[in-house]
Amino acid sequence: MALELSCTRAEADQKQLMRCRETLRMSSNSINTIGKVLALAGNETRLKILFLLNKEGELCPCDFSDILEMTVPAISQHIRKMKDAGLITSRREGQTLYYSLVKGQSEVLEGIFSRLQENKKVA
Amino acid sequence: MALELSCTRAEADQKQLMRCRETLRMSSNSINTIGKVLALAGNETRLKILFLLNKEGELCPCDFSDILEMTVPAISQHIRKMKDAGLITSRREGQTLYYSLVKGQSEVLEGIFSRLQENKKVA
DNA sequence: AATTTATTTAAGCATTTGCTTATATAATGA
DNA sequence: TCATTATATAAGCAAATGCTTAAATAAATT
Repeated sequence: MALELSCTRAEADQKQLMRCRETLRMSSNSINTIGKVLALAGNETRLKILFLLNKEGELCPCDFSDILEMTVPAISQHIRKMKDAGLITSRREGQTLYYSLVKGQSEVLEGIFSRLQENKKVA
Repeated sequence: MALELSCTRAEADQKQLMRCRETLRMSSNSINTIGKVLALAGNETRLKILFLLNKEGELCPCDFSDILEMTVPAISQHIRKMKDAGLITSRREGQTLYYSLVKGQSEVLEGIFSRLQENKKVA
């Protein structure tokens, strides 16, 4: 795309635009990190998995398969994304892999859980 | 898919599975609502737009186009999704449409903004 | 060792997403 | 009224997403 100014309106406040760019530049790391967490939690299946892990402590893929009525591979692929992002971790017990939240990993998530727990009407 | 039990391990706790299903059923409304907000905020461009609106009060599509270095139609389409979801609203002044956050619409978002503002390393 | 069970990984595919360009709408000003 | 400006909408398309089924690992059991 052309990168020239797209807007020539008289009220356009160049200082504001520069300040906004600077704001984004300053926060780019956290925007990026939080954006990834939000993208993961923004899928209903994954949000349910995270919510249940928060409530129950640990669960295995086949538990989720039963609870969410989805195939095990479908669950496993969601789990992988969250594990890759460092949101969850696993512990093996025989053939079973128990997944749990990595504690203190995301305060954003914790805020979300408390809202879900309270079952608020508003997001 | 087949809906029979996917896991036959001895430790599978049927009470826990039923409790989890019930938990989800109880929270299904908030899971749905919050999930939609997270899906919207989980896009980096939209997260930036929301973050800037929170900081600056109101901005127009061409401001965002300048700041984010994206075409106006691309911005406009992101804005539409958030407006449809009731997260933002608009005010016309001549040819210019000023967008702003619908206050008190999402405490989840407000939690995210405060973390972005503080520029935390962790999400 | 062979079979069963729990899980992961891979390949394939339909749907969704997010851009692009072109066109439409709305308000302003000459 | 006609051109300009700000924005929205539509159509098209490439990339990403989320499932499916099939095959691969890994541990336990026979």
